[in-house]
Amino acid sequence: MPKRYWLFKNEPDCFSIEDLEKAPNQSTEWEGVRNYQARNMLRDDVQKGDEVFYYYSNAKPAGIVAVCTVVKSGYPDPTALDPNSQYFDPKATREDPRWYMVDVKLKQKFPDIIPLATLKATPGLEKMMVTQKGSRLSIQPVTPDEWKTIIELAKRM
DNA sequence: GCCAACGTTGGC
DNA sequence: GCCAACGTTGGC
Repeated sequence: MPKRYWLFKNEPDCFSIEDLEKAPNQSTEWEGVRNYQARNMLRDDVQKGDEVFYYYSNAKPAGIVAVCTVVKSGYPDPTALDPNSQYFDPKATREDPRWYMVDVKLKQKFPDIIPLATLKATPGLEKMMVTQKGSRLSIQPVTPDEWKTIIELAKRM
C-alpha cells in the first residue's frame, strides 16, 4: 500500500508538541477521537509508515507545527472502556470497542508554526480540507500534492 | 466571548 | 426516517 498523508488536529492545551518532544521515544497514542468519520479513517485507512501533519486547533494562531510518522496503525482505544477517563464511552465494550486510535512519533518539529492564514493564502491549498470554512473533522486526508506544497513552505521558513 | 457550521440525539 | 433541538468545534 502506498504511503498516505494526513492532518491530525489537537489543542495545544491538551497535548502540545513540546509534550510530544518530551514523551518516551517521542511518540504518543492518539486517543480520544470520538467522531465516526474520523474513527473510520483511524481504523481502516491510517497505516504504519504514513505521515501526519500535527495541527493546532483552538490556538493563536491555529496551524501546523510538526510532521509525525504513524508507528502503529488502528487498534481499539482503551480510554473508551475506562470510567475514569474523560473519553469514557459507556456504549463501548471489549467485544465492540467502537473507538480506535493509532500511535504517532515525532519526525520533525517545524522552526515555527505554519499558520492557517498562510495555508489559506498558498496556491495549491485552496481545496485542502483544513482551509475550508466549517472544517471540523479532526482526522483529515491530505493529498500528495498538498503535502509537498506544505513541506516546501516549511523549507523556506 | 461570539457565533457559524457541523454532528448527535431523541420525539414522533 | 425525518428533523428540530441541542451540544461541540474552532476561527476570529
